[in-house]
Amino acid sequence: MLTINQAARRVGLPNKTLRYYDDIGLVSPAARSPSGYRLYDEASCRKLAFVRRVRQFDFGIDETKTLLDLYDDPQRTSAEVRDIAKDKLALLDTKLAQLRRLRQELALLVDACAGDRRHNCPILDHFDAPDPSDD
Amino acid sequence: MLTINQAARRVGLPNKTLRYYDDIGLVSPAARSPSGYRLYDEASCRKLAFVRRVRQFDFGIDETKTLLDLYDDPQRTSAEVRDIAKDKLALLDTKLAQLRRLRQELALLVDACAGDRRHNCPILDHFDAPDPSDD
DNA sequence: ATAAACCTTCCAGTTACTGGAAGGTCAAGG
DNA sequence: CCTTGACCTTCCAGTAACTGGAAGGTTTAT
Repeated sequence: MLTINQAARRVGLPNKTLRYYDDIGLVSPAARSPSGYRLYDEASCRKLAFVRRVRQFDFGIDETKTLLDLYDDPQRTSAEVRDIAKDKLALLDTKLAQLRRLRQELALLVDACAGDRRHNCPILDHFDAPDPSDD
Repeated sequence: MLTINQAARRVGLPNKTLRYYDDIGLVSPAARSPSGYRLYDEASCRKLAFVRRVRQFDFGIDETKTLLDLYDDPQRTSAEVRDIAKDKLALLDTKLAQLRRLRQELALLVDACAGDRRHNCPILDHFDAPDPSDD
């Protein structure tokens, strides 16, 4: 059985995060010591690692909870999991497209800007101009 | 002089956001009516629109404030603005690269998953496996 | 015995708003 | 003049997912 800091080091998360996950009922320690210390076993550590990896994929806590429940449930079908993953994929694509547009525009502005001691600045001019995408 | 809702409609931001910007001292109305209504003039509306456009570029409020100060300052040089924009661009590139990797991995998982009534699921298996990117 | 290094809980703060309650103001209609 | 409805005000709480810190108990080592 590992104490909170040992478990935290093991799974690569801050101990504060482990307490938080316990608080919200996402992953709780396997037991408590007589003095109230959180004690994590193999299974709870594996769940923590699972959560960490899911979170790295930008799933929210709610989605992570769903995934964790499915992970715990030997009766779940692969379709249930795949649907969640597909939704997330679509969302990621939207976000990526937005960011790409943003990057593109900003890069153009940086290129257009002399970046010297002059007071004229195309970047600020751009932000000041009326937004063509407005209705 | 426009009341808060008129100004909000004009610049395309919720009125709550205008109050918030006033509260944090980002953009304040030009005046208050005798009864305390916020009144926005041309200049304050232009600032709001400027802020909106900067925010669309994913600049934080603090960065927006800096940009707004530069926008207000006729003595600022284009180099000051460009440096901020370049930093942001680098940050955007990092974020984009991360998201791209994420999307790629998730897409592979979705492809690998049958998505049928079977209990075996490569997505969950992947999240359960030890993280190769760990130290 | 005591100091260092743990652990606990609880409260506040972060970002950039958003929602809602309680109440004041203003223009139009009866 | 009164009311109705659409505004406006302030203030408080909540969001997501933690993070930081204070006050205090526990364990381990010297």
